[in-house]
Amino acid sequence: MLTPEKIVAAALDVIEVSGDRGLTISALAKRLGVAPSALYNHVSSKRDLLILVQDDVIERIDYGCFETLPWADAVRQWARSSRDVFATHGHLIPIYAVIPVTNSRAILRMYETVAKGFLAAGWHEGDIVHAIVSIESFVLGSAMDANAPEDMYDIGDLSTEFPVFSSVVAGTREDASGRADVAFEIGLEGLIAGLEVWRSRQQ
Amino acid sequence: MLTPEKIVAAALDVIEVSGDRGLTISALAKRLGVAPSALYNHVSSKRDLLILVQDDVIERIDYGCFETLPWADAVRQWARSSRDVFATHGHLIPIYAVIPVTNSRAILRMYETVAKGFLAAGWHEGDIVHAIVSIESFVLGSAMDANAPEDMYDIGDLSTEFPVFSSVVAGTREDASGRADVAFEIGLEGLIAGLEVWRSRQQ
DNA sequence: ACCTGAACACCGTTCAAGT
DNA sequence: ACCTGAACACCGTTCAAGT
Repeated sequence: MLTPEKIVAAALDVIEVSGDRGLTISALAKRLGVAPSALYNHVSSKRDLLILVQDDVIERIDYGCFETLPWADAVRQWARSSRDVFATHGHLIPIYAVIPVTNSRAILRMYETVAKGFLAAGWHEGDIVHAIVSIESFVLGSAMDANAPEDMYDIGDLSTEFPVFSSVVAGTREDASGRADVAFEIGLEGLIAGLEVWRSRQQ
Repeated sequence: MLTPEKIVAAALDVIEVSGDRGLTISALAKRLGVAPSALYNHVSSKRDLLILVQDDVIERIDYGCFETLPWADAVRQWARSSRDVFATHGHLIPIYAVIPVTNSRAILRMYETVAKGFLAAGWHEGDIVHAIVSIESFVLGSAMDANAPEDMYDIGDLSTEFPVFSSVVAGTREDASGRADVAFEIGLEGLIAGLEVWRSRQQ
């Protein structure tokens, strides 16, 4: 007998073996030893399936830090964790970005804790959603960037045609963690600092 | 006779009429009055087609501001323009985020100008790519958010279960431009200010 | 060189038929 | 209530055949 739990577990297996794009209804059915049409007794559409998967995946994000750490540290840890989770589940990004929160208790649990953290740090109620959304926008964009090839900005033959950018790319500071990680950390520190400045101006 | 220009123009027509998801090979072929297979004489894959479309769309982004405005103003204008363009062409986001820049002269032209602007503002060569990527990550994430429903954060029946977030949503400051725009502007100002602070610490 | 038309291997989804 | 098997309307893509 199929259950939501088994379906989600199998879906995650399929993703782990075949990647994001390998998660199809028939691949999932095969993994479960069942006909594709059988799935529609438990799930009304593929979008519905992805929401189930998402609910499971969201729970791997570390947001408990908002109950233990100061605001900036909590934001940093939450953002890093979110970005990691979405980088390994890029297919969920387009859904997560536009799904009404009512559809997912997992998301609401997260936001409940995050919102408390913002309030405890002295944020005005009216600004919190906007601040959260801006952080998440950066996180989701960065998660996509994390899947870009390491040499994404290598210019090849066209370096004489674009000398300035070419030289900037050649001189790009790197460290062991890789280009995307450096960009993420720089942007994250900037955003956190900037939000803190912005907040203090709001008083 | 089909030409790349005609194909791109027709693709943009199809998108305008049928939306992002309406751009299929057969829809495009029908619009051009040609068999679907004919397109493969001019384009090697759908991905290839989307790169052609992207090249056209990138040129609508305003990056000339880097030649006329101070750094912070130029970044602000460039980011706003980019976000608008990608919000109306969301299907290009997953490609743009991971495509090696060598594949697109339009992108390289943009980066050439942007890089010059950063250098003129005194940025170190080694930091520029990272700063650009962080801005673009925020822009792409925000472009996805711009397509979210306006009531994305309305909680409905579950407000007693998540009282804090519920109250935060209810108290969210809004103005005529809408939720996503406010979040974008707040994050953008934060990111710009934060990058400026971060840069001055690098000296 | 470029286009047609048929074919292929896939999608997600529906639905009558069985148990 | 749940599953099967056949069918449907779509994808992107290939390729022999025509001009």
